[in-house]
Amino acid sequence: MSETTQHSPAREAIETCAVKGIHHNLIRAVRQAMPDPVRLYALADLFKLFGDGTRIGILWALSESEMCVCDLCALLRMKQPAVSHQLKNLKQARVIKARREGKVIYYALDDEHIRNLLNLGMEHVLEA
Amino acid sequence: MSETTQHSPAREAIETCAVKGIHHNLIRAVRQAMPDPVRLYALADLFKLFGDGTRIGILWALSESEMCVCDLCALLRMKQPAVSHQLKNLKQARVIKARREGKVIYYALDDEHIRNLLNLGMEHVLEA
DNA sequence: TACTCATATTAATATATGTTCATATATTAA
DNA sequence: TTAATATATGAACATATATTAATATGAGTA
Repeated sequence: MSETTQHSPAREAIETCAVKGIHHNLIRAVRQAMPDPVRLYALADLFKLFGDGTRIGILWALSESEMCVCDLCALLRMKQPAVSHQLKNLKQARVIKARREGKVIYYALDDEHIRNLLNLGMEHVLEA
Repeated sequence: MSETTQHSPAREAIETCAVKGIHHNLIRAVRQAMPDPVRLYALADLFKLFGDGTRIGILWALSESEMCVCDLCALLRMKQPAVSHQLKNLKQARVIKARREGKVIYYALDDEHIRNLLNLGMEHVLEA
């Protein structure tokens, strides 16, 4: 759904920055290769969810095993509403999924991507 | 590698949460499998850097090619101090690295982990 | 030396985010 | 239906984070 980019790229003045870009061809090429802003922001939002101590704890725990809310509370020594809030955030973004069994709701990672992201990130942390 | 489970699990009181954990053995096992808090927080901090529209733009741009600050400004249509500020954050965390050539400083992703994280995250975003 | 340009830093304000408390909903059992 | 339990939600507060403008630094060059 992107707008047409008919106007000559070479023409486009770059005035938005005090310092003007040096490598105009490079800038043009990279701009074309970039995902559209909507997707980039969606990606940032995904990572934002991983970027919090509470949620990363929840996610890592769930990467070991599915768990119910009160187990997570006990494991992470957190108040139940705090856990539920973050579970809601994670679920909205399809990072985790829920399964009800009577009164108890079990949460689990939504798919293997999530586990891979966690592991890949930890690799970087550990080798630093 | 689990500790002896001699003492009755039912005995251990979990009082940190209003709601008491149900699956005590699970909680104990997962707690042992969790990375220590310092590493978990380091991991959250890493992801936090990815979780911002400005920085993800910078990172994705750098995943296409190394670039100097003023190119990034032009590409992302941002003010130079804003770009420099985020570059500093990213560099401190060893997510990107800098290389000077005369007056110009070129930035690039620090290693392949970073590119992999970006791609893996985008996969998840795209399939949603 | 002094001058210029690319980049860095500081301090201020604005905005976003997480946590808590109180309360609401949903399910099961009696 | 009522009581009990597991989980969810809403609003208020505190804190963290991003953004901006003004200014500083520091490498190259005349």
